Amino acid sequence: MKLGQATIKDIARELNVSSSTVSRALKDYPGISDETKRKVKELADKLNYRPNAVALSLRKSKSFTIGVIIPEVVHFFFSTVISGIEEVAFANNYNVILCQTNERLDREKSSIDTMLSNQIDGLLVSYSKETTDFEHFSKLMDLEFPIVFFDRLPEISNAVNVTVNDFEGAYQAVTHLISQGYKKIVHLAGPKNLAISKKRKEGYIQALLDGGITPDESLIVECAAGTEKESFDVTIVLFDNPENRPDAIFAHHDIVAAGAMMALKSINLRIPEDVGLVGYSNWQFSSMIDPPLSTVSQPGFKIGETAITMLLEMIDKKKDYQKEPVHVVLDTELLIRKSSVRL
Amino acid sequence: MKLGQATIKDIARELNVSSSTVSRALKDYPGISDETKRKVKELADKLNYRPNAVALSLRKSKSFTIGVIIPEVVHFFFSTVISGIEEVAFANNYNVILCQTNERLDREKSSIDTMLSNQIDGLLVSYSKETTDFEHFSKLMDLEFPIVFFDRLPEISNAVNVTVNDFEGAYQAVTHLISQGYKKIVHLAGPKNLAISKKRKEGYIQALLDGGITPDESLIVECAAGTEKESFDVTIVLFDNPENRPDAIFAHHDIVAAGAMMALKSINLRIPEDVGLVGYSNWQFSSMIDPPLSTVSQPGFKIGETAITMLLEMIDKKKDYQKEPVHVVLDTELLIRKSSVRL
DNA sequence: AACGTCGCCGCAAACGATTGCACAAAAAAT
DNA sequence: ATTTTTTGTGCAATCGTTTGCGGCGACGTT
Repeated sequence: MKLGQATIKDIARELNVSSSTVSRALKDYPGISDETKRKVKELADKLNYRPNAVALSLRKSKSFTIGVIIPEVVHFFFSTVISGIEEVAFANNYNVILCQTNERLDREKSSIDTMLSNQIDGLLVSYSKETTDFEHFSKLMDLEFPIVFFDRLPEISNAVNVTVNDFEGAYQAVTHLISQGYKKIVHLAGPKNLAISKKRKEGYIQALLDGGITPDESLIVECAAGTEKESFDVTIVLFDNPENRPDAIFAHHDIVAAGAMMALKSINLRIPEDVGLVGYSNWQFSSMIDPPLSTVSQPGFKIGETAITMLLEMIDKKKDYQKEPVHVVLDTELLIRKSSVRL
Repeated sequence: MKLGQATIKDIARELNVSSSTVSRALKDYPGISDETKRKVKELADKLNYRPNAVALSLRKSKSFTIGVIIPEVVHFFFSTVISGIEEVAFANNYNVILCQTNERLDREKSSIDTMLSNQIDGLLVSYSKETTDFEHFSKLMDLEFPIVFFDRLPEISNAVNVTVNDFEGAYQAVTHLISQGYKKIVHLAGPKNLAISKKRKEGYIQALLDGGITPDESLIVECAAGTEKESFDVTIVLFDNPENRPDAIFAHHDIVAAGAMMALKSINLRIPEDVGLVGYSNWQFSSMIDPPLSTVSQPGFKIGETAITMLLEMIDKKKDYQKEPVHVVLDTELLIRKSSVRL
């Protein structure tokens, strides 16, 4: 071995005992004399012995490793989730192996394959935008392989999910806009196939209804790409004509909101006086732009913590969530900043 | 096995051949009849056989896994680095196992321990702020264990490093400000003890000298915390008095720049007309604020790519960088946006 | 007919650790 | 003094895969 890492055999040879004895001595098995235990432990210490986790995995078919599949690490939201996952994993002596799909289904599949061949004990998944067929997940779940989905819900009946209350988050945001006197509220929506987009749209609609405003389909525009440029263009189209102009925007995403903000400024509309604006996800920049952007904050860290905690319970068979599937819904928080306050 | 994953033995049993034959057939070894190969491959396909990577690791003492140690995932810069690492790793069939230290030395050490016992093939490290003694790294390097450091340089003579040219980045930024006619340029500096802060400050000073401006110590203020609030306050103090007011700011960090921007606005100074502003790191928000912030972009993705590429070369013994240590310095890029352009 | 060659394949050890079982020696019970 | 129990340890198989070595039958050559 390159590292010259000491093995049980090394200790055994040196001490003229068998590997079995060393193994047992190290783990304080009964039936090993105190004398032997002492000697073994001393030498192990001296040689800086560390059990070979790979050999252990093979023997026990348990790797103390969990796989995490996310679309993109660079998303602030996902990085906070990872952070939460990492914390709990570390505290429980689990390793985290990471794969980003870049929103591509083929990478999702092949990542899962290599993770499985690495004998991961469980999987934490936020699937890619391309994923519409969930068989590669449900097949595993049928074999009782532990999976917890977060943020994006799969269409699998007995899936274990951790999400955020997107409906409520959107509802609160739009209700807030209404309470500020905005009446004609645009929704820049997310990709149709993502459940979160649907939920946010539903929350938007319900808030309108409860606020006595009739939803208008022409005010709901899908910004599927989620780039600034896209929403910039969309916003220009919506607001360019002074006749019957909308007076607020609820964006499904802060980046989208940022694009909209730039568009509004470019056509000399004031925020929040002329147009109110609320985003989603509380990206790092949202408090720093001018005006600071009101937004719905998702508890990324907590999502990560919750998801892995449940996964570990499944792995340890403490809970069998897949028998009575659980969907944990965490609360969002509406952060009211300047962009939506005009009263 | 929970997953009922087919093994070579299963295939062997089914086909009444030995495991060796199956193994060889799958890898197209010479000396196996085409007929057998065909049958083996067919069955392997049918059973959806995937080699057990753990067994392979044990056998070959090579795990195709590399460990990444970073202070915090949530930093935008680090997440881009990870993204770069992930890409190259994936392309080379390597796995990435991730540990964040949260800037703590004990976690750094224990993470390395568990990674080593997982037989990682190499290590990519950006060490914690608490790390001042590098023996836990140099010990490994003495055993020829492949390590590449990025962003933060250790005090180890034969270390392999990948960093960014902080001096040059600062130099370009300040030279740009001078070329725009700004003459009294403040530097909001980083913590004195970080090498990167020093480099940036040196670049700032050299640019002034080369631009025919005498550096003025009173214009260099340390913003050690790096928060918006801190730089807001500092900026107010510096710019509040109209007499002999500075006319530009070079901030060591975009967040610091953002705080300064808000301060300037709050005292009705126009950017870039009255005050020019350049930040550092190209945070995601910098292009979205108003005015868009000029900044020095650090190629995080490329740092990640470069570091892991070198690491893989070391692992594959193609290069022995540790014999003739290499320090790759990547160029920054000055992104000129509105906040610093008045000509 | 005897021998060499070649194609095709199996045996068994190895990687490092665990563990059921057996076994020897020492201690205790009869 | 013999049997039983206890104490401490070792053997060997196992996890899944690879690989050096050797074997065996079929063929070709003299």
